[in-house]
Amino acid sequence: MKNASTDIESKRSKLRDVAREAGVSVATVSRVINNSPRVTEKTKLKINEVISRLGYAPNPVARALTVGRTKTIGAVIPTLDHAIFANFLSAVEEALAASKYRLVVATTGGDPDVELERTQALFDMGVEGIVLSGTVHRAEIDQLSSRYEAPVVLTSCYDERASYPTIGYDNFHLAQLAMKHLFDLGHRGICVIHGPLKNNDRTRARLAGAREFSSEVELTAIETELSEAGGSEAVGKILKEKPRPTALLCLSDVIALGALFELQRASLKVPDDISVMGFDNLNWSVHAEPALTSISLPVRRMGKKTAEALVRKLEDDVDIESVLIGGSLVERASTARPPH
Amino acid sequence: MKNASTDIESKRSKLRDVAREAGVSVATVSRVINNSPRVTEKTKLKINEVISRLGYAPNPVARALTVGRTKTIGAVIPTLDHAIFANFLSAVEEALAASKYRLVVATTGGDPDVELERTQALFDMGVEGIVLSGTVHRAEIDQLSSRYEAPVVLTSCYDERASYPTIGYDNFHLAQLAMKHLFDLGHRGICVIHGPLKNNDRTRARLAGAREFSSEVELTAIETELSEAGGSEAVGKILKEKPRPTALLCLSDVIALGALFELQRASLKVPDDISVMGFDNLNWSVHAEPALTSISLPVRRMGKKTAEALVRKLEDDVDIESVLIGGSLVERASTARPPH
DNA sequence: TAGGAAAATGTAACCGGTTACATTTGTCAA
DNA sequence: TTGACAAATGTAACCGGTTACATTTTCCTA
Repeated sequence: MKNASTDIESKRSKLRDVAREAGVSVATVSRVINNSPRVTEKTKLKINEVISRLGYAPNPVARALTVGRTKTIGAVIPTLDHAIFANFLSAVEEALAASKYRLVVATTGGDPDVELERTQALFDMGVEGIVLSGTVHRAEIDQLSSRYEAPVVLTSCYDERASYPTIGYDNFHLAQLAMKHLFDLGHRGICVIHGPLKNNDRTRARLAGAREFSSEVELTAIETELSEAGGSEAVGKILKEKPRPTALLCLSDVIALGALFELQRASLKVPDDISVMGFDNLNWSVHAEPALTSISLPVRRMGKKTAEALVRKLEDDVDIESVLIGGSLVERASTARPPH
Repeated sequence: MKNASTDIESKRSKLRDVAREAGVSVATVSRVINNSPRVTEKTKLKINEVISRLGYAPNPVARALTVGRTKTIGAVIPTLDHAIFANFLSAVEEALAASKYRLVVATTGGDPDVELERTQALFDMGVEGIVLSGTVHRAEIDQLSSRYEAPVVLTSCYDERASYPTIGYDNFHLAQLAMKHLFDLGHRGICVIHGPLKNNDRTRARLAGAREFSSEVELTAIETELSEAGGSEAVGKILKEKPRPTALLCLSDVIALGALFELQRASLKVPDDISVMGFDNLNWSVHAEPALTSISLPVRRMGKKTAEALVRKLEDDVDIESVLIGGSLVERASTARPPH
């Protein structure tokens, strides 16, 4: 246990202390710390000795104040509990770290008010840029970002008309891509299982894409919790329906996983009895039984692009352009022609 | 696109500007900002008007410098790509947010050198406390934490002898709990499938627990990637073995998921032909088919406790105590008596 | 209406670094 | 030995807030 603070007698030593102790000026010590060249090897040695003797560490906040940079980016996301966000953040963090930037995360649970509050808090702590999810946000966010003159990137979606650059997918189109796959296989009775629509423009866009695909399709939609439990539950309901759909389009892989398990439980064969399709292409989907047909969302690429765009803006003032992250259909074993 | 910086003409206005513009002193403005009581309603109004007219926002770094607090905690974890860590961080973040603290994350990919470097970077940016995973770390971490006088908490493990307080599970014991369950069901040929042991004391502890359970058990172990792919692959190998184990103890649920799928693919019935057990009790395990017997790790509780301990230390200087987060066996449908 | 306490506001030092510019020291050629 | 110039080091202002303490105003009482 090393938690007893050394209290009273030793307060953390500062640059001045080191300078005094080493018998040099603060400027020289500062130079050594930032290893600028114009210092004699001898004094450098002496100062370093004093530094380690005193256990001196520069105060990062003071430094940040003078140089005027915090090198910190804030990400405000709905949750870390879903792989898709966690993977995204993971990529953002890695790319930022490569440029010596840091990532502060804040989760909102999908509540726009919380989002605003957390964004405010991030600015309060000095982030130089912000990453948000989706296009719809409280109007006050605009004031914050312009007040702090900080760049904002909207992710997980692509929308030229948004008030900030967007780096993400065309959810509408990708849902249509999914529908087309099922349609081409011959499915005409399709049930879309999706997570909550409230405060989620991405899910909305996907659902709209599915809905507007073709009038030849008998399309039903069922909203459920965004989880395996939700998928499982939804399938439970669907199996009681009279004209049972021949295909399930799950707008998230986690929902598809729950669906898969529930169908197996009901002794229905996928894809022989019913086709199941996911959305996200999470890591496990290829290993599922049957391997899950899904829409691949290159979430790590999205994270990388997002981080890089922000860093370029901050370092070289390169304006951030919206980037369409192209998803793609990954056809695997869980979809096939409908029975009969 | 709101990315054109207003450049040259308008540099961000500061406290002094507001004071001048409002015809008051900086102290008064500062008081208004921090809504301390001793200010007339009238001047408060006037100042607030100027503030919003000038679009003034206080510089958080300057503030942090004077008050000497950043209210920021750093978490250094192997990866965000696994639910278990993401869920943990999620809980940490939420608990910190409740106390107005912020969370900076850094991932290491499990490399202790990267861990050291990232920890250094976090201290450089001014975190007041650090969360690490596991007990084994580069020795230099000690110097860092004492130099910055910052509390450190080790998580995902419980070990009184560790050099910092630990908040986590007794991995050794929990593995034995899992073994006991299988043993009591009658299993004597058990294969442990686990992720990489390198730089991972938690997995090591679990494996040791399993190994030292009983000499009556014919125990084999197979190391694989920590993923569904790894579980799938491992099962592929196991199925070729001569005396096939009657139970698989997967030291992570993700591995168990891969195993489950692979067994299904091989048309083996779980648990009739072979029992499968997981470790972590991730959200989906209850919905799996068959529902997965697993060791429940209350990862969110661990996150909450960790955050709270750090905040208490920082706010009230309450020493951080190690906390044993008790896991438990969750018996579900994937384990049963061995065949015959 | 003077006197005095309380409330409001102002002044200036300080937080802990960085850095422009000034000064000192060192080196080498004449 | 001296002068000139480069290298090393020092001085002090500054970053943008907070806050102890000083000063001014306000308001009430006698």
